[in-house]
Amino acid sequence: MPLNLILNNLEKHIHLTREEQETFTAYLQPKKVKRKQFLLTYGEVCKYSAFVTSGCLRGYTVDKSGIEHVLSFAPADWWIADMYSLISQKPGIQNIEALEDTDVLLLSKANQEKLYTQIPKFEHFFRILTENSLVASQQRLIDSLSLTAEERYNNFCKRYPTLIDHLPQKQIASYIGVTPEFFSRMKAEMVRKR
Amino acid sequence: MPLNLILNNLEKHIHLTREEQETFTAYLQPKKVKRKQFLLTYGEVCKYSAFVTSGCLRGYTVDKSGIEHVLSFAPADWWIADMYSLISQKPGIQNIEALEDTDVLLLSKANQEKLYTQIPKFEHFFRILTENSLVASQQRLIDSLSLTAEERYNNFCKRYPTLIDHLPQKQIASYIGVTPEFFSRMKAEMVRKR
DNA sequence: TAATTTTCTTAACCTACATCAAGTGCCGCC
DNA sequence: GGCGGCACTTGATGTAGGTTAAGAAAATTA
Repeated sequence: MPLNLILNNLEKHIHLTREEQETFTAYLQPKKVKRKQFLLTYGEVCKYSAFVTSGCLRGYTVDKSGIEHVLSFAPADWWIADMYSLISQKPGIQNIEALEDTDVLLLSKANQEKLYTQIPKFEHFFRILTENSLVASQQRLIDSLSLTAEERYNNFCKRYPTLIDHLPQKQIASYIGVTPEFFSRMKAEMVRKR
Repeated sequence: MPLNLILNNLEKHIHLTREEQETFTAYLQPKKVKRKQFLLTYGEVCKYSAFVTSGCLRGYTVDKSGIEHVLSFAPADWWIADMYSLISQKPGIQNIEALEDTDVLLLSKANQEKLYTQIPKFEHFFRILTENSLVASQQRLIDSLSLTAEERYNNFCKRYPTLIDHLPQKQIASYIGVTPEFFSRMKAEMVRKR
């Protein structure tokens, strides 16, 4: 299992000794999720934070009329979880599905909490990770309140340039908050305009 | 300055010794913000987290067509800041304004970071605070993607029952993401229906 | 209390995006 | 290598909520 990726990811915010690295990696649990399979489904209690080492996941909710809303994409080097469920340990509201064959490293909530007490640097790391997620989430809320679909799409292209090509466009439509039909029309319109 | 409120707020997640309480309170800076005055304005770098001891603040952004979008209300016992700016120390995107005469306790970013190293419990506290904000922000995003204005309004009533009465309704309209005109119509319609 | 500003309401009309429906192209699978 | 399904497109029509405008009511200020 490619531990370098996750250790480098930590290194962005905290520095660990050799020994601490070993404590940490011993807590991880590798797992493979095949395309179209689920790491977590609606109603299940989320027991793990997942770090993607290869492939790509998507987290989404399904509303009462059956429409899917993508909350996040997690390509390699990203963390993902149903935070609501992970924190409260109540049944979750997200499905986390593999868009392609994906490898993840799982860190259980219990182990994560052990890390907080054994190696306080982890509390620091996850505080920063959570802060960054909060800022991203707030920005997305602002965008959804104040931008048109087209502007949101342009933002998406800037922020996730690598995802654009190899993601089915209905997933992008769902992320920016429009139907696949409207998204298709919008793209055609954008080409026409230039 | 009413320190009890903020100490009780901390006590929800961490327990401090008498001495730690004193270290903490020494870092706080009380401030009064009169109705319609600003604690922070667009373009300014956010240097403080603010804890409201009485009154009420609102944080909002203004989009390019001049429309205000309320991101959060902060009545007594709430924390507020422009997280994007506080973290990055870049010019912020929020205005934070007093809806009525308000008392806050300011904790500077520098002092907050001192607390993280001097008393690690604070890192724990703010991690949890941030996690809860993240969940709330995600839920609001989901709501804005999948609920009608009427449903969002009902949610708002449930979540902030105390705010409803003494908040001008255009602020509520802005929070749930509709114009004051539509909000007014919607309310009339809701009365008609029952 | 009067004057002024701000908030709220109501009405006519408008637009971004959704829905429904039908057709085309393509990719994975037996 | 053919076929069943899924992704994408295009068109007609529907709708939630926006815009503009103008007056009524409420709250601040003088």
